[in-house]
Amino acid sequence: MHPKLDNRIRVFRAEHRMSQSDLAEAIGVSRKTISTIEVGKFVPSTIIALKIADYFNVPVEEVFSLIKDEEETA
Amino acid sequence: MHPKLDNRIRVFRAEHRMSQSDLAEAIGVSRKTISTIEVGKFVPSTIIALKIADYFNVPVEEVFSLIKDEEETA
DNA sequence: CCTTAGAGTAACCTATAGGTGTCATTAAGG
DNA sequence: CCTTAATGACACCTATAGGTTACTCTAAGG
Repeated sequence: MHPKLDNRIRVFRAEHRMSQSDLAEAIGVSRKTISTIEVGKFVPSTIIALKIADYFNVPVEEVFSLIKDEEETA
Repeated sequence: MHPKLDNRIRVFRAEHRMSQSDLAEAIGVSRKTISTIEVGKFVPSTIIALKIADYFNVPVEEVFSLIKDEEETA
């Protein structure tokens, strides 16, 4: 029903040379939250999306993007 | 703990002259979801935030923004 | 070899997102 | 006046976000 959600968190982490724990601490969530979001296990709340994007100083759209159905099955 | 979330959905709806039902239908959620998000009753998922922003052709940050603690208590 | 850091995952739990339906209120129109 | 559209709000329900703790595995270093 809902499209899937792609994320580039690990890329931004790599650029900033920080671990999942570092980012988790920086934005005030658990490491598990960062890990499971990265792996795509669940869709984060808008607050977390804004915090992550804000932390990396990029728009939300650069971190998270909707995967259209065609792309999903591609 | 988490900052609050501000939204300008009703402003964008006004500009596009559409009702909550119209928007709900357009992005594939219930009217109640739009209504409760607008009123600030809960924080939507990143997927819904992206869909709404995408629908109005603006970045997520123009529709949703974090309310910092100082602003909250102001 | 051992230790440590980084990451994935699993079980478990609680809070809440988001669906349903229904009702009350308001504004606009016949 | 009655009807209809738009919105807010309620009860109720299910799925899942996101927390904790702990285990596993890998890579890097001593």
